[in-house]
Amino acid sequence: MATIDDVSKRAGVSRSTVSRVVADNGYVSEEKRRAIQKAIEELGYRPNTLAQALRSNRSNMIGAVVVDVGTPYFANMVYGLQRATRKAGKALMVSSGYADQDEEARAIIELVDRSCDGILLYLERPLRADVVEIIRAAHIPVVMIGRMGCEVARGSVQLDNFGGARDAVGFLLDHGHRKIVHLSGQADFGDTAARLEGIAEALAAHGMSMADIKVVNGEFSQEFGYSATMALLDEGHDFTAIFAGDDDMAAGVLLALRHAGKSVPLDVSVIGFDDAFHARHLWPPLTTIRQPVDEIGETAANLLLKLLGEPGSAMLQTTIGTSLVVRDSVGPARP
Amino acid sequence: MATIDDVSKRAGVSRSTVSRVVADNGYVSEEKRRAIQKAIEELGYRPNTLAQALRSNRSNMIGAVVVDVGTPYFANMVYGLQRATRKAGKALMVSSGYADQDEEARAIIELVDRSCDGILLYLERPLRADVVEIIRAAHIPVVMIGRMGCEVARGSVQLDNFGGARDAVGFLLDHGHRKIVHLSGQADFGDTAARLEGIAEALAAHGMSMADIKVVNGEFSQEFGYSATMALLDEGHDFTAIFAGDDDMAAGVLLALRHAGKSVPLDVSVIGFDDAFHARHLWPPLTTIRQPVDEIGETAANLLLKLLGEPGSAMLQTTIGTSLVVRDSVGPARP
DNA sequence: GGAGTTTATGGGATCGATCTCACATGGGAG
DNA sequence: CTCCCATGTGAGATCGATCCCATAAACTCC
Repeated sequence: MATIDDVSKRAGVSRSTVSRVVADNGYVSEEKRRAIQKAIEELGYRPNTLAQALRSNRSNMIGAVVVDVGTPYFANMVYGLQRATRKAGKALMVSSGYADQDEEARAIIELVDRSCDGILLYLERPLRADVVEIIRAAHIPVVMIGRMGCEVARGSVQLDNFGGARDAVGFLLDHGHRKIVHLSGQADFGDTAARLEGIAEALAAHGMSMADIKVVNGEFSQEFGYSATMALLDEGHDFTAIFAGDDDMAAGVLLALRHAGKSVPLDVSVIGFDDAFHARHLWPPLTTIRQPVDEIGETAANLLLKLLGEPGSAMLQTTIGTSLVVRDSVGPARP
Repeated sequence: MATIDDVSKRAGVSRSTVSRVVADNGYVSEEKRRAIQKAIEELGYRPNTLAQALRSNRSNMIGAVVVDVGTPYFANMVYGLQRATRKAGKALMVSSGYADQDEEARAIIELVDRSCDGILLYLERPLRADVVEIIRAAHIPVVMIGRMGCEVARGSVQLDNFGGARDAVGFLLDHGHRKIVHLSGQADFGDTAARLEGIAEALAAHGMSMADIKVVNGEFSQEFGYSATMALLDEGHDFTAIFAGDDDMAAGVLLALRHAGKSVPLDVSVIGFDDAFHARHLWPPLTTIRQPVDEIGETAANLLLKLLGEPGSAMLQTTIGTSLVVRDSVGPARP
């Protein structure tokens, strides 16, 4: 690998002058500039990123830790992150904690130690105190994605859970449904509260209240969707529509209804949340609330990049809107 | 951030001695070792990875470029990569070319410039010559995933497409199917040839030949699966089973059959390939050939790590086996 | 008791860049 | 004619580690 010294010798100038040409700053005569560029070309010189980063204290690298990169949801988010960071000419380094706090801490510290210029985090739990301290000591700006806050965060991007839930229930109400069940995620999950408010708003707009909807708390999984639906049917609960907290649940709901001999959407309408990868493959194709996951990632990355540009700026916060994706799982309420 | 000099001063020793303790090599007296460890603890010292890498020419970082990280398939592969690299105490840096040759080249060169110790590649096309040259000049070992070869590759991991296709068709034959259609991927795609051989083997085992199966060439997409199936039905082609080249195609096949009023598996059996994320969510749940994608990634990463350990070793090659996942889309052939 | 080896430690060059500072030149203003 | 500022260039310190080499003490072996 050619170094900056090789270039300087070949062009008959000093290291400093080559550096000026490469970084495009300071004064350089047109004549030497051309000679240097010629030498760079001929040697195929590319600056050593490590040395640059060590000396200048800027690595041009953004770090990200998400719960689990192996998942379509986060893969999609990473896609958004990469789109933004690449456009800005920065590299991206992603890793995951896989729901293990030690792994997660290790992954984040790794990013700090590799001198990332900034860090993006999508976590399920608050950050461990020692990790917070390490990030703070390194003066690395952090942007949080999702509802989970963090003391060192300088920015945050989150989904409009309120609006999404309001639209979902609103859509069911507009189709004449009055006996609605909502399968909700973990009660302590940050998003859940916002969604309940959204549901309340939709109901209020139709002169109803939370008393008019049945909420079942569980977890975001197909299994829960299935078992909860079966339980409702078994106890003879009367409902015409189900709003599932996410599309995994919705998949379980659809399966349970099929096994129970119920037709969707003739007997029961189902609406999901996320527009996950498999939503279109379910039968019937699932009507759902779309979360623009890649856009969330892109927005978060851009926010971080902005933070890097203007160090002293205030806390930045952005909310990303959802949209309704109409497929075939919602129909008019049966009389 | 505390540096090695801070530690050495606090412990009253030289930089060299601290380095020896941290790297755990060379001679250090027990007394000083303890003093140094105490100082490290108190200062919260963690070595600067950049400086280490610059000086020692080993970054402890593995790079990977796959076609598209945003996709569930590759996300799953990255999961496998991360499992292996993390276990080995190395960091992983992943990026994608998104089917753009320039992007892809940029991504790979970026990894080279960041001094990755080794590189993993899953590409759709042969590597551009200038990129090959850059990798060669940097003496970085490369492991290729998938069938696509590459001159600088020191190792390769690929799927047993032959066995997978043989098992798929064998399974259909075992269920009495004799009128089988195979929807194949791009003819120039490396895997396709191996699969055709596998199909031939399965047929031969039942005293049949390639003349007894209809092969339709197209592309790996739901749209093609749909249109190809529709075309077959329209032209009145007589078949009892379809072997789709991947699960996306299979999704299209199922949809077309449903729209045509055919029942699966009563009228037509369908088998896919990949066991993609959505295979279980299709209706009926898809019987398919499982590709252990994460295992492929893990194996490739381990192979690269092995290569890093023994620099002079020969070309390493591994084939990963498939397995049959039986769900509900294949049944006995109708008479 | 001297030669050779093992153990222990520090000094200083080095990796490949950036960046400050010193210095030189030339032209325009006063 | 001097002063100042814009332009142009290079020397050398520096980032934070690794690692080779010099040195010295302690120990082993004839």
